[in-house]
Amino acid sequence: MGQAATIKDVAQRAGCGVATVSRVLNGTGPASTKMREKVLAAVKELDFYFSEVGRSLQSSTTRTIGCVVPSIENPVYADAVQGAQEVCLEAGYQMLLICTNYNAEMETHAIRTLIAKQVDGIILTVGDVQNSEGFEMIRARKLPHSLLYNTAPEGQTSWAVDDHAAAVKVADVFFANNHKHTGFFGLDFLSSDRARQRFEGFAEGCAHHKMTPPALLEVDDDGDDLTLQLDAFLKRHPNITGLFASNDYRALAAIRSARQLSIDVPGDLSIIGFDGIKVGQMIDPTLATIATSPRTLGAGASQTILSMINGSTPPILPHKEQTFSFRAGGSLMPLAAESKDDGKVTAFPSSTTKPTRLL
Amino acid sequence: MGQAATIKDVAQRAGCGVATVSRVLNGTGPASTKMREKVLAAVKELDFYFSEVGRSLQSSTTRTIGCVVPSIENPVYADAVQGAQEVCLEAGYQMLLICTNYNAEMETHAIRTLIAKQVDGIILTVGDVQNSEGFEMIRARKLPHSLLYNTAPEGQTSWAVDDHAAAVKVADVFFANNHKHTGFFGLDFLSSDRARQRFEGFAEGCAHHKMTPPALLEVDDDGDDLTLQLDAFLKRHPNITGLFASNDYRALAAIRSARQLSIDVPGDLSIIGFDGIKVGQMIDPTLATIATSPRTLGAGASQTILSMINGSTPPILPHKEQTFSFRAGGSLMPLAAESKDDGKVTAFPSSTTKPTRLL
DNA sequence: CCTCCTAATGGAAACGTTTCCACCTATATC
DNA sequence: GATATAGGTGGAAACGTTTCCATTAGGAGG
Repeated sequence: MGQAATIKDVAQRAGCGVATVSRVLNGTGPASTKMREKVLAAVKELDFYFSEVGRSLQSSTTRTIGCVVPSIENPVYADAVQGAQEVCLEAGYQMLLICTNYNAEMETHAIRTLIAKQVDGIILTVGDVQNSEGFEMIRARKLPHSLLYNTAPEGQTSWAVDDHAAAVKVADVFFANNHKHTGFFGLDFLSSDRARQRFEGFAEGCAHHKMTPPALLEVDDDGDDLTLQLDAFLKRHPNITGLFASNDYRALAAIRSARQLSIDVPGDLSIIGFDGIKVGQMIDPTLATIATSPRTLGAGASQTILSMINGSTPPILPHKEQTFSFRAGGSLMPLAAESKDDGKVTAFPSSTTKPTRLL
Repeated sequence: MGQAATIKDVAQRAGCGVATVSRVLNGTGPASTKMREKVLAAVKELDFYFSEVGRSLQSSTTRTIGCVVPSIENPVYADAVQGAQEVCLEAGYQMLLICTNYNAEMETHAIRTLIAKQVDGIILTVGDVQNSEGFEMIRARKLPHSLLYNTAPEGQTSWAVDDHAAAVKVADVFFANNHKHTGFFGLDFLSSDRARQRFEGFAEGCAHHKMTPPALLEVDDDGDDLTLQLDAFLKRHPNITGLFASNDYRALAAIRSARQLSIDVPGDLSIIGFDGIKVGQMIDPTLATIATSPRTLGAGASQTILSMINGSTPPILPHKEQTFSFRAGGSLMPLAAESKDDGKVTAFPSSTTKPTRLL
């Protein structure tokens, strides 16, 4: 049982030509009952499977799609990848996964590799779409592709959360709850256009409501010294009452650090996260956040690619405002109104903003 | 720019035979400086890449390894996959990922697919090793493989946490903290040999310390009615003071439900989880748990496979006790000793049980 | 000038499929 | 009984590589 059996072995054993075997097994073209049986028997005996490699060479199609994401340790991408993978599998495609660790060089290398592997399409999240060598290569080759979590340049299809609009929404929420002085807590600003857009949207939203521009707390590490940095930050900006974290993990870390500093969340400081990861609702206080649906985005990206491949009609992209929804939580508390006093500020029940359907 | 350039196109453009192109580009065999330059120029002009498909057919090797896990929505598997993927990439291999959603049929189908795709090796987590059609197929074909998170049958290599020993350890810890009446909180017992082993180990450990056998709280869903079930469970077993959850998510869910029932954790009920996910340390109280290192396991599995493929020496499997370590946390509180009163029961600083090195 | 050796090169087979085309054999039709 | 027709069938080319082998050219040594 050294090497796997090939179609030739089957043909020999069944006493026919390879063409007949192919026809029988693929159900293409005619075959007598006798031959069919003999072939099937030979297949059984030899435990034969078609080699996809040979097939791919002949059909110049690999039934494989590539997926490039920063890291699946981040549950947002993990969920998206899983969603994408399921759709692929359903359609008989397999997924080649490469994680780039938020590294631009890796991105390029990954995409190069996938092109060499002749994948039929690529789903990708890059650090900066406007400036991505790999993405350019894909476009130049006209390879079916869909961006994931990157807002697309003109004419490109992309399955992404509208970070900008979502961040504006966060500003709206802070405003509606009478928070006037806020901060934005991010990490690694330059390498991700997403973080940038979240900050910009937030700043814009604050400006629109004539709130003070958000103070920026930028750290290089989520680790323990965050507590010190947060402390210094809050001392520098003593009137901050609301903090927008660039993702839920960061929000959780902020809550932990606040606790260590004996700062009450949400009593002294309200916190809003981004992503809507599962654990956000399991902790106390529950995390107010921008809820997104990574699975849906991933699945959508797959469907887009599959439709590009087989020429069917592509799925409709969700409206930008449908890619996220604000989810209330215990980490956000309304502040007593200073001057004006409308009823808005009291409670923020989760039923008010029910999750938007994505598809 | 219809089809991608092939080696023939390059040869034609460079005015030489395909063999020369191959030699130049692969650095195998001699070539004159003149030819080398011409070939390189042609490659640049045509933007040529080797087709891995053609290569695979010729070399009967795909430089691809398959990975089959239940779900990467579970961060334990996500981390393991990522670790495995990194090692593969480093070695110039790519990873084909299939998630089976804890479904035995999917497992078989996934493995069949990977075999047809001619992967050079497979990393896999199955529901039940003793009874896995897919795993049998792999063994029959003598395909390089490594189990991940499944304890291996005789002679098989496997990168897994020793669930049984870890569960015994949990019993030890409960005992050392004077908890005599405990429960085990699991889900979907039958489909996973891992959950089973955790329960058995725990029961065994309890028996060894002459504690009451653990009561079993089995639910079919992590959702909201967990609270009701937990309530009923604790009413049925009023003297339970310690609960061992089959994984950290479950532990978190239990804490949340306890809070809803006004049961103080750890004052009224101590909880220990399993896995050591990141958020366990970000919440309050921090989660006492069995800490594992999924990344390391995944990376190890990859290394094992790579060594099988190229015949180098395989990495040493960690000792069973090195695959996990108990991590203390605020969700576990020592109980006042009833009869005997040794000093053991007071605090349980995390430094006492320092994480074991895995590699 | 002839021979020998080495370096450079190209042709062709092989890898495992699919598919086109040609062939053969019955059976039906005249 | 000859001819058309259809259903079965096998041979061979093609897909893009690598590599063995044969060939050529060119220089060194006699």
